[in-house]
Parts: sequence; C-alpha cells; structure tokens
Amino acid sequence: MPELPEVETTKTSLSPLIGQTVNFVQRHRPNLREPIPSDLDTLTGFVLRLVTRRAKYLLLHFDNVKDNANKTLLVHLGMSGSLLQYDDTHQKDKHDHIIFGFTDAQGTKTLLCYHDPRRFGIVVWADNDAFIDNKDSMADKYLSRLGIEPLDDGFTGDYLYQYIYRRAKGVSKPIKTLIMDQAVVVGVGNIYAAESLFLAKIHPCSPANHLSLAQLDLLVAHIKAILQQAIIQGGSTLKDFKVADNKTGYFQQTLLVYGRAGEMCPTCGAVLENVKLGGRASVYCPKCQPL
DNA sequence: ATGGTGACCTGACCGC
DNA sequence: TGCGGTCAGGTCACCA
Repeated sequence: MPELPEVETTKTSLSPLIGQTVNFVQRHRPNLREPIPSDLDTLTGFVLRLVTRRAKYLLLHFDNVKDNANKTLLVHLGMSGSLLQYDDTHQKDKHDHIIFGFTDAQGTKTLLCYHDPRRFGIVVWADNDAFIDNKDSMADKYLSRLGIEPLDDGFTGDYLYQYIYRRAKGVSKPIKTLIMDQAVVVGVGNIYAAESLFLAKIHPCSPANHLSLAQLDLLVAHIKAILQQAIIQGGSTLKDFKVADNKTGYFQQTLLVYGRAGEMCPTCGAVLENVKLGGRASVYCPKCQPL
C-alpha cells in the first residue's frame, strides 16, 4: 500500500522497534519481485537502530555492538505490501512472506511481518550505510536514479521548469507522466498525481512544456500540501492499532477525483472522465482541467 | 534518448 | 454459485 504517505506512516510505525533485538528471522518464500536474501537470519542478534525513507523505499539499519557489525535492509512495499506488527500469538497468514522476531529490554516479543499478496515488493540487503546521511551517495540499483524528495525545499515550480526547459525544445511528455517519473520527483503515485492535477486545474495530458511557471508553482504547492495532509492523517490513524489491517490508509481520506470516473466533479458538477496515460488510469474533470 | 508495452502476482469486483 | 474478464496504490526491462 504504497504511496509516499503510506511508506512514511509505516516508517513511523516502526519506531517502537528501535532499540529492540532481532531474535529470529523466518523467510517463507524465496522471492518477491527480487529474490529474498537467503541469509536474512544472520540478522539474529542485531539491534534495529534507525529507520529511514528514500522515495518509497524503507531502509532498516541494524547493528551488532558485540561484533562491531552493521547491516541495512532495503524494503519496498510494491503495490500491496505492508509491514505489520503483532504479538507472538499471531498465526502466520499465507501472505506473510518474512517474519522478524523482535525482543525488547523487558523480554516482550513482537513479530514484524512483511505481508504482500501481490509480491511486487522488494526486500534486499543494502550494501552499506552511506544513505543514512547522504541521499545521493549510493550507486545502488534502486536508489541511484531517484529524483528529488517532494517535501524537500528544493522541489519547487522552478525545479520542474528547469527540468523541462534544460533541453532546447523542452520536455513534451504529459505532465502527469512527468510528475510520476521517479527520476524527476519521487513518491508521487497515481492517486496523488490525479488529485494534485485536479486541484491545480491542469489536464493530466497537458504537455509539460506548455505549462507556465505559475502553473508549475501551483501544481507543486498542491503536491506538497496533499502529501503532508495525507502523512498527518496516516499518522493519526496509527494511534489505534487498526493500522495493522491495511484498509486504513488513504482509502479513508476523501479523494476528489481518483477512482471516481463517471461521477460528478465536486467543483463544477461535470462528469469526470478517465484517460489512460502510461498504462495508468487518470481521472480528471474536462471542464475544470481543460487541455 | 525516450515512449510505449509487457512483466511480475493475487484478489476484488462485475456481468453473464 | 461459478466463471471469465478487467482492474488495482509500483517499477524495471525491453523494444521500436
């Protein structure tokens, strides 16, 4: 269940495990989108020290003071993945592919389950800890090509404008495709792309190089606002333990156009339409978002 | 270079 | 009730 707010919420949910020791790891299938490392159980005895996020990737940093060793795990939740915590009476579900057993200082046990029906996720070792402080240093297959973080101060209308016009003729691809391109800006998935374009009154098919700086400013402002709001809401649902069953995230919040093709535009009442862009449904209001 | 498509998978839902 | 088709929050590899 990954758009950036969900990943951020998952990151926050892991904080109670920081400082806890891994006492076992069970791998229940050999692969997800990539093979799951067969030596995950070498984490046994390691302590979770830090959880960070880059784009939609979670980085779990472990160390083992006794051996002066550290390991970092890279986790991506794919389309349907989640990291869920249970007490040790939990019965393994058929989609619980990896179970990490944790123990705190009082001896209380927690199971952390990587659950992913569609198995589009990724769990692999990250080579080192370089990305703890330096987002750009890792020549890693997954992390090296990522663009700017959407909530970073450097992500502005001007950033997009510069990206588009650095080339002589500019980038003519549809704006929705551009903002979903992880090499441009990370973490904007299909839902928030549709919502932010609606709020900025920009047609998803608008060629990027037809947009003014003012339009790009507005779009960026809406992307930031909607992601921040979603993170806050994700965080608030976290207080009760219902977050554990994965229905609580963004499905709970009000989406204005995503998934509402054929319904009335909440602003003007026109019928919302759907266009396929890059294989993804893109709902928009033909009246509020003229091409 | 870059745009479009297929691939990876299961599950939910819809219409017959 | 059952079956086939379609669609789903992501991303990479490949081909034209």
